[in-house]
Amino acid sequence: MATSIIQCISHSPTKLNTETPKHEPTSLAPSILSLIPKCTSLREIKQIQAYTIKTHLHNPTVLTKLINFCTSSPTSASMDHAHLMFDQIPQPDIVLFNTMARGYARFDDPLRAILLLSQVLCSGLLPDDYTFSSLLKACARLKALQEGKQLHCLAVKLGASRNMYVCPTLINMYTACNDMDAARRVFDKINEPSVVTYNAIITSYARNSRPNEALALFRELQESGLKPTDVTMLVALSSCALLGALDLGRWIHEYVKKNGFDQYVKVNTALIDMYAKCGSLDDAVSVFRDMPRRDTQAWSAMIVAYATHGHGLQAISMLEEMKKAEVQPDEITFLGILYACSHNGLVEEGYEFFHSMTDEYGIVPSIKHYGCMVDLLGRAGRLDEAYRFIDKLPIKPTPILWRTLLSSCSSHCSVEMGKQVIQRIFELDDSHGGDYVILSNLCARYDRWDDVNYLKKMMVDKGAMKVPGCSSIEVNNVVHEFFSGDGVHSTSTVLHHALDELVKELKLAGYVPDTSLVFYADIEDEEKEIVLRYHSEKLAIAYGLLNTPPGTTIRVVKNLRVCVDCHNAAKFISLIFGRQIILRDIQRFHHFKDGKCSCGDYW
DNA sequence: CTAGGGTTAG
Repeated sequence: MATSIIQCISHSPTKLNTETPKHEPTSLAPSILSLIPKCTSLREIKQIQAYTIKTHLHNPTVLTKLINFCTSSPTSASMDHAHLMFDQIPQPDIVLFNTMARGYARFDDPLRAILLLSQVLCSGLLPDDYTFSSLLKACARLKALQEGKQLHCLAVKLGASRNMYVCPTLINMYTACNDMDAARRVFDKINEPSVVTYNAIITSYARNSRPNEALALFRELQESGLKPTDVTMLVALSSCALLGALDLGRWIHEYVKKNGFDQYVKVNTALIDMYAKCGSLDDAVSVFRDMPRRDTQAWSAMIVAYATHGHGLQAISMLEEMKKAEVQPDEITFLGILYACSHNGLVEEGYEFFHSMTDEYGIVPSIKHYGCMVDLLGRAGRLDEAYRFIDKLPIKPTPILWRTLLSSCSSHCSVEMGKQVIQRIFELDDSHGGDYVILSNLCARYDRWDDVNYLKKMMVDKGAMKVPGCSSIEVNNVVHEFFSGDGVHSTSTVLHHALDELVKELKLAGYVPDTSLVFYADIEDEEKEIVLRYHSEKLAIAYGLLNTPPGTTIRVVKNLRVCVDCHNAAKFISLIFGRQIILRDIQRFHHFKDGKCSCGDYW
């Protein structure tokens, strides 16, 4: 195709230039216009443009078509060129403005897209639905809430705010700017939302980690009689993944198959992720195996799935398979690989992959890749090396990066390094309650009560908040949530009693509660044990034991890292009750079976 | 010239 266009131009009789009278310049335009959509590169566009200049066919119609090409899948070069051409047009109409705005919004410079609005208004033109959807998209990319609101007001004035194309972009803009309530208000004002509008609001809830509300709207969408689309499936599945709702996820999988959505690569990728995050690696693998075609994202999802379930070597062999299948790994693929290395103690391999990522694939490491490297070194106990690694980074470290190292100091019992690291964290952010708790628990282990009390006081002074531990379990399609020390759940008395009995049995089998972890220094050991006993993950597991048939796998999701004592207790429970327990915490999966955990206690 | 989108360290 590329050559045919170039040939077409170069074989055109250039004499035409002189022979064709200047007063009839548009006669050749139609054939030129039909050539433009066939172009495959900016170079061809420039050739056509050069040709039209030579032949005096260089008019606004041709320019508009050329600009349209440049902005449809824009790069910075093509946008520069589009801009140049745009400036040559004396009185651009609204369509042309919209075309430019689309290009800026999609790629080059969302700020310029927004600036176009004043140009539109100065030209005496009225923005239409196209204008609003492009500009709102730009605001979403820039997280420019103020500008977004102004556009919203203007759209209301011009009666465009309920337009079927404007409405989803409005919701999307507010979501991107973290104004969930405004997004909801837009949705509520619509009399008959389209599927796309539903998809936008469902996505909004899923992105804000409110999967229950997302799924409620998914049900509302189905009841409204609208037909869900592939995008609906994607967001519904990602909500299930957030919740760890395996039964609902399976139901959606059936729906996907029945309605032919399983032909979409992205839907299958969402299924892989859902199954992996709901603790069923086997189902994730089987979806992956059945896929007729797999793109980078599908491979990455599978690699991340293996890695988070503790199968680091499988994850790495997937990368080899991926290369054989000639699918390019991207930054997320390598994130999964580095994650796999760090969770499996593969330090040298981790370094190798990190280097091949930059050298062979030209991927610029992001803060997340550096995070994996810090974790890789820290988990392996190479704390000094990790510290120096952070200090030498070409980018400014985030508190999270130091926090990663702090966790390693805790698991490798280095109080000194821990104190040094927390100083670095406090320079950036001293409002994160978890940091105080980690270091304080570490100090308590070594009976350094002065440090413990100092940290406690400082935490109160700074008003730093601890995130309460929360674990959930799905039983008969209902997700039950438990908070640490929970006394308000409807079955709490029965449950607490059962938990007391459970702990007695565990103790007989050799379980010893590890009270050194309890943050409060000034309470008695007996009291500490009770605090420990009602940790959310123990409550959820006990609930599962009580309310599911013997032998069933217990699947629990926790919002923080699992605590050492609960991890230990879960091992005993899996042994004594012959139950598999699959516990998802904030960073990985723990499969407990026959008294052992899949993480190999490497965390 | 139009909308909504899966995989992402701790």
